[in-house]
Amino acid sequence: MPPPALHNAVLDAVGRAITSGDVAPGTPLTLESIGTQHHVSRTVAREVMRMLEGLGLVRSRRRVGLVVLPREEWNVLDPRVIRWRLAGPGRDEQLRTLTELRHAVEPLAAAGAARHASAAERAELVDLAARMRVLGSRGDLTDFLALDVRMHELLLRASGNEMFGALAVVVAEVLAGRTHLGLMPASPVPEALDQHEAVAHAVAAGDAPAAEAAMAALVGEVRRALDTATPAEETP
Amino acid sequence: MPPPALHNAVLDAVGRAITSGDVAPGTPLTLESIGTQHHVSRTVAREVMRMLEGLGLVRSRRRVGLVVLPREEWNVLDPRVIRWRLAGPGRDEQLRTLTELRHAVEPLAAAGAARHASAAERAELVDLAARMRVLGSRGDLTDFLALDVRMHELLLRASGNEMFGALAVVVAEVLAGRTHLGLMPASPVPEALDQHEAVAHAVAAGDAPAAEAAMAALVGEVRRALDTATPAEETP
DNA sequence: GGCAAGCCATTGGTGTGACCAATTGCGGCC
DNA sequence: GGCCGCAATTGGTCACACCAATGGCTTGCC
Repeated sequence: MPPPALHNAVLDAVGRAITSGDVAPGTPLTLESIGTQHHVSRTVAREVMRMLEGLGLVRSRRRVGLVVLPREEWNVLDPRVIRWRLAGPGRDEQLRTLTELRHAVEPLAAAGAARHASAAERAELVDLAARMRVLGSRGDLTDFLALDVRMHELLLRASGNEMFGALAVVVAEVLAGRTHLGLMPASPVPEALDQHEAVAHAVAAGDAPAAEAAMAALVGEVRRALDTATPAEETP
Repeated sequence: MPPPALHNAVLDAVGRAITSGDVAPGTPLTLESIGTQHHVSRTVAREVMRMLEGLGLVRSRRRVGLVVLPREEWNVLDPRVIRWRLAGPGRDEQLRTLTELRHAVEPLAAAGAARHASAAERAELVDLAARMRVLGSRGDLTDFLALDVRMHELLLRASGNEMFGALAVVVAEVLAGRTHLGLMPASPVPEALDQHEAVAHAVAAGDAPAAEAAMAALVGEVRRALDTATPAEETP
């Protein structure tokens, strides 16, 4: 692995500070302040600024500095932003909105996969579901997570729509976050295992409607689990 | 308006070259080659590189240069990437996949808006739909586009889910691309106007299922129009 | 006393040159 | 022939210098 680059460390620090709310929107930063606070040169501060700008976290304005943008401007679908926010306050809200996005996308993606997946992809899906069942009976969360991520990524990428494929990193981040933050049961509930198998077999059989329904049920289960875990704060 | 920054011009040029396929994945660029080809200093080339890296178009490796990544790694949901690709080859495929994404997301977003939108947002939606009908009877495409974009953006942002809101820029880019590329009828079809009004009124009335259905019909209409315009190239 | 025009400090934008460090590929040595 | 090590290449970082907007402050006029 490449040694952790300097600008990445600074980017992480500043990105976390902004997404966590420690630095309020409207606050003006300057290249010099970033440089001195993190003991880096203007060059590095400048590159960090460009990356933050690309993430929609700041906007650079002459004579003013780097203005922190309101949350509506953030690229909340970028994996880095998701990771930062999952580690900060508002974690529950984050998981709720991302799960709702999954609810919108993954059923259609499963239907697409049932139509477009290659033979190898169909076989791997069935294999993954079977291995998840085996691992699920034990309590190995990290290995189970890897299979879970792989399965959803495979479904999204095999959907025949690269826009869905681009959301694979989002789903992976959500699954990883849910596990690492201790929001997963010690042992997967049997329903989840059943539903994963149902999706895999429907896709393998090329049954798009069944795949869509099975995936909808799966994500719906996750939504319900989140709703009960986190008392809903409705804004009527 | 701020004067077009130098690095943005270079970013645009290189980004277009990569997304259009003129520079194949795996091709190694160097900071120096970028600098000399576009007559900019290493500083600017470096910032361009960081932005391209943020878009997932390249990965920088020492002693190798900037390796162009395969399409699966691209941030295909980033507005800049979308704009570049809509202007290059594969425009039809791009519109198809983005429309399918809209098909997944916008109905759920409309349902969310029916539940969470503020009074002002509901009023603006109804007003927008009415003005679209007025403008639609004439042939003013650019003004109509502005209303169309505003309405979909409003729906996505009022959905109560910021992930949907983040896709507003995507939808705006699609609508703008469809219009600017001459893929819109000279005068909007009456069905589209009806459906926009149906969505607006359902949201205003707080009828989430009706809003979801109306939006599904609207996007479905778009998909059908695209399918007939572009003979489907199925991969059975 | 209020308001408008113009000056000027601040800050990002760009260029230059230097040196460091990782990585790869070649060539020599065993 | 294979392995080890050296060296060239290239991104990573730094320091310095100058340009160009731009927002605030000051000045001067009405």
